[in-house]
Amino acid sequence: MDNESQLIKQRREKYDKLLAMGIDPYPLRSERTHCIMSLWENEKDFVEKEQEVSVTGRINAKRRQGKIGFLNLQDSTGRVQIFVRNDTVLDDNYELFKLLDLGDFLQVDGKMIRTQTGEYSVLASKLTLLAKNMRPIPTVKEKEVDGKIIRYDEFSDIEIRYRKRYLDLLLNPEHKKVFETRSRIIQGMRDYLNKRAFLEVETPILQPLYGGANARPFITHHNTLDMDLYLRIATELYLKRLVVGGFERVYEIGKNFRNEGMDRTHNPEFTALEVYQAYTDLDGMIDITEGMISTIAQDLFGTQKIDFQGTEINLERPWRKASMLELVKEHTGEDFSNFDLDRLKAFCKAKNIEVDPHAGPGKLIAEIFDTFVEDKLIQPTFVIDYPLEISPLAKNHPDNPNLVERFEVFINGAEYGNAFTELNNPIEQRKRLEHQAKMREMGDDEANVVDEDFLEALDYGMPPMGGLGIGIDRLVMLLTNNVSIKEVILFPQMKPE
RNA sequence: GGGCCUGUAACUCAGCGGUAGAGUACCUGCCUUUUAAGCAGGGAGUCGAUGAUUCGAAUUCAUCCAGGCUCACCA
Repeated sequence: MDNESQLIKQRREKYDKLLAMGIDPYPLRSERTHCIMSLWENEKDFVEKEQEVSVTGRINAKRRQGKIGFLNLQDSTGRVQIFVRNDTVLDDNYELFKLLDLGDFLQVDGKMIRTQTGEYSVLASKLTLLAKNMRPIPTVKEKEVDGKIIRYDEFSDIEIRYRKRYLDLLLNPEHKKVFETRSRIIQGMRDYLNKRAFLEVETPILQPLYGGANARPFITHHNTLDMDLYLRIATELYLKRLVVGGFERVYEIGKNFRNEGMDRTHNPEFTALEVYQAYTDLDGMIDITEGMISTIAQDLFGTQKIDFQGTEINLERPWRKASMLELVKEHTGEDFSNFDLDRLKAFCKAKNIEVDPHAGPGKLIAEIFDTFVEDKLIQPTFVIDYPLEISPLAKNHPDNPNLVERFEVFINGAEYGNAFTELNNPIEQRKRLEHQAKMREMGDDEANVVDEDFLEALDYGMPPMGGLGIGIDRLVMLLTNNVSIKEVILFPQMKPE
């Protein structure tokens, strides 16, 4: 018998013993009068008034000492010590106490007292087992020194932390906090948009065609319809249909799926916010991006200057705006504003930038930007005036036929958002998508496909508008100071065991 | 996909050619104010997997599996 099954067998024997004692290890109900945090709001008062309290939680430490014993009881709000004496608990409760394991859920009725060493504790008069632990939880012991928690035998194996996230959350409370922050960030987005009359909507994840981004999709199959469907790579084209339909301000927060590589900034499914607002343009999207993110930071931290891996990031508005060509010039000394393909090719070759032989000047400029500029943009920067060639859904720049009204926003060298003044001319849109299809035929398997249904919707008329996408996982990484996307996704994709 | 590193008890780790170890957790005993409780005793492992070398492999070598970092690819 291996060690694990031995430990489990021991729990099983305790379970049988409990049954023999007439104790239900998994009773129907529990009762509590106080969450543990509320005991600490005025612990002296509880002691003076000898108030009866009833608390519930999980046992995470047990110290027996002859005919007395101590437990640490933890609920989601805090931790309190339970003091058990064989002469103050009811009947067979001390026998129950002896059978309790770390990980058991327990209800404790009693009064708050102060022990000889000065610790406020609940002196138990009655113990009620709420749920028996049948598989030992890994051991982690903690000691507080000068307000700092020193942890012994920390549960730190990264793989097991991701695969058995419940143990990670249980044993590493600071990781639990990351997901609480994540929830508050998403709530902050909803609050910000709802206050501005945006409507939250849901569009299909299963789509007969995919679009709205350059990416390879996941394919699945519907049996009854006997057809392949794609998991969406973006919500863009459906949200635009809704603006055609008269919803002037819509947003969606949801998962996108991209069948591409995985690394510390890419998970195959990731959460994005997309926002569409009629009768505004790129400037409106800049306003939302800056306003929303700086507001969220302020609400979370009380400041807009945050630390990310030792670098101070200042999220105070306004953020820098600079055109892609300007930035390329700033970081390479080269001016490519004439879109001279031969010069671009020569430059890429000289700098060892690998390029697709079909790439036009716009794509090359973007490649050069990625290589020389992107990771230098530490403080929030809106990079504007993108090449039309790589922006099939954005409206033409008024002054330059090679450019469109688009920005991507960069912080700490990574992209956090992407926005356009949205292309609403159906003739132009068809031309762009057909060009994409041509690129596809030439081997670009990330190029867009022609979505006739979307083009038909545009024919009916779509108002001028701005649209914005923000990668939520990466924003959470930024605001929780994490460098791996797996730390901010509860159940990140893992290879099978 | 390339490079580097890691995989030993439930957890954290040591051992790096000669009988598988420690602390915690678990079990037994003692202990009526402990808090990483303590003391004494005990049980617990296919040393990631498969091959090879060797009298002998957790240890050396090869391959594979899983993970991390990093580069490439990718938004």
